[in-house]
Amino acid sequence: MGGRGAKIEDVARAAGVSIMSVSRAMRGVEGLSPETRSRILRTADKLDYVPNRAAGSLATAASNLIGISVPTLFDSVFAEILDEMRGPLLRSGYELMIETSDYSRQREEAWIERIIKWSPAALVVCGTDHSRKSRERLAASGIPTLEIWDTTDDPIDLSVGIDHDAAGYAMGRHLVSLGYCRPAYIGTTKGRDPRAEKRVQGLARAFEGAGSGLVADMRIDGPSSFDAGRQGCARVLNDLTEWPDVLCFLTDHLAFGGLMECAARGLEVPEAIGIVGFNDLGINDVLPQKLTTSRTPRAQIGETSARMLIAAMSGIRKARTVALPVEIVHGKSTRKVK
Amino acid sequence: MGGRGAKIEDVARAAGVSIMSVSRAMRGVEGLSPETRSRILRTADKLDYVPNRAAGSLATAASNLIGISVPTLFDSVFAEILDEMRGPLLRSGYELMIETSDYSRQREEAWIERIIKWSPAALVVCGTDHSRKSRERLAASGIPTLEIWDTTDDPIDLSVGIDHDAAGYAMGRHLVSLGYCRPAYIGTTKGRDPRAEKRVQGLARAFEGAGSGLVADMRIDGPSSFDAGRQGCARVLNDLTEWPDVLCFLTDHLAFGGLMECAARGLEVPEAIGIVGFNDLGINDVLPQKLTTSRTPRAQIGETSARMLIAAMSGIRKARTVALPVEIVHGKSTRKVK
DNA sequence: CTGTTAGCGCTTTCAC
DNA sequence: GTGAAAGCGCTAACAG
Repeated sequence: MGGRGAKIEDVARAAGVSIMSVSRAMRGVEGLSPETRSRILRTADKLDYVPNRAAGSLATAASNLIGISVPTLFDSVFAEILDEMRGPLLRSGYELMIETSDYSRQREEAWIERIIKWSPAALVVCGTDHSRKSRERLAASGIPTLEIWDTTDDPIDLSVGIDHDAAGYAMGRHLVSLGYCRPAYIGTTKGRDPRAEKRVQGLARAFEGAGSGLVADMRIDGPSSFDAGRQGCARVLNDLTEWPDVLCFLTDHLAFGGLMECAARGLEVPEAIGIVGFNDLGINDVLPQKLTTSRTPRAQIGETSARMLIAAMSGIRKARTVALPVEIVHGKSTRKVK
Repeated sequence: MGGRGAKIEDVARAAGVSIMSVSRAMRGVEGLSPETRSRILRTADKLDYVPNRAAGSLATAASNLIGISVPTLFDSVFAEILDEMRGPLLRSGYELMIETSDYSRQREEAWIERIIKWSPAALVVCGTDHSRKSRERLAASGIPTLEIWDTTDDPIDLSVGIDHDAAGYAMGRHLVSLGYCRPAYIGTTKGRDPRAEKRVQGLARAFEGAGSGLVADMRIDGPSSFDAGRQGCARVLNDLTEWPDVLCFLTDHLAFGGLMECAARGLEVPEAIGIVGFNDLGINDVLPQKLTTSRTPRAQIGETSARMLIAAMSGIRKARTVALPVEIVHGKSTRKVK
């Protein structure tokens, strides 16, 4: 009980050395005979000595904390990216502090204010759309900062992600080439997710280039979910004035919800209507009729992020921006029309 | 640039007060005239003063950090619990440090060793199965500790969760009452998830009480996924010696994978075979044929956890253990047989 | 290889 | 209501 615990001084006394030797032994730095080191380590263990990181951090004016802000943990995309980053970062001795901003610039900004007080070794934020103050703070902090998931020519510091506009455009072109010309988009609250908006823009542009355009842009408020897709689909299909020939969803999960709605209405996919998702999530592995979607490189983003961060924290900087490719998955939920 | 930034002394000088007044102003504690306070706050803002948390933490021998260890972020169950806890905890001024243990007792133990160095305000771990050393460390630390998701009569400190054995048993009894007698279980690596094992035990016990038992216990290594369910289902169905009448899956997502496998084989559900999931996840909202499953109170666990933690950190302790109810969802993936 | 001397930037007393 | 002194527990820098 108590937590008061032994401090470095107690270990030093018990081991009959100076506190500096204990400090060196605990950190595993060199400049200590093997015997002294192991003796110190043994007494430290016996005393249940736990070094105080706050004291260490204060003395070095640095910490091993890496702050990471993602919009949500519900979207498995971020869980996958985080999972991929974690291993290398932990192995390099860093600790992760994960925050969810719920797609709020304001919450992200507040988090930056808070986390900076811990003198983190690096910061990771999602996307390239931040409040002005956030950008300023990050740029002025001198802390290596990585923007993930989206990509930009003008990162705050470092960036790794995909070009969402291009991904949307590529899918649009693909659909145009299949003969589709009356696409509808189904997603969440307008403006909530800047990356999603870029994809919609790219998608719309591709169709406009072919003389058509979005016949519907349906937003269902609330978090991204299977049910949002079903509801959005229902609303679009209830509107008989502009019957679409293909439904493009925010993610595969919404797309699956839409697929279920179509099935419930006896609408055959892809014969009567096409369905398109995004991300190529795990559910697509088990569907008898694979969704047409865009495969995003989550693992690669995570892995590259970790590598760049570790390098940056050791003062090495190579590429500032890395844009990874998105691949179109030709599923069975769309077909050649006309 | 630089991060060196202003320190409390600079603000004090600029505002023409002592550093103590600045300290008081920044923390919002009383004992300061309104004018002085606002003047200090203004100059702090002008100087972009960011209090150093490590220094504060060192001086007070405490921090506002709450360490949380969950097995994985892929399972939306944990994402939901975390999401529910986050709000109240942040509002009370705490910061969350989330760790994933990947279901490893050893990783959990290593994390406890690391996190304790930050003098966290509280610690949250998943389940009640920990290494001996972990339990000792947590009990001896004097830090409020909460075990979530599982439940026990003998918590390290506090606990909030569900009785997994009872949940498994209840589902087993329900299936027995429907007339099922040849259940198969499909999950991940044996022993990986202690909670899942408890559920399987409860399930098996219920059938044994009715004179039957599990005809198969199929484990697919690797993370919980849609595809693991599909594969597990395929393997069970390929084994013609012990044809089950109902398939019980680790989670709804595996169950959905199984459902797809059955569909691919022309096996009608629930006519030819029953399917049972766990958790009542979002996908169940959109399936035309809702899965029979157990609804787990994730939101309630998160909410209760936050409440108990906040109370415990202010020295208030009421119930040590809270066990929440699990509700059986009577879906269309099972039926009355015989 | 080991120890000594100064802090790191803040908060806790305890005066005034 | 405000301030001065004395650390919190550790590490950088230097000496030996």
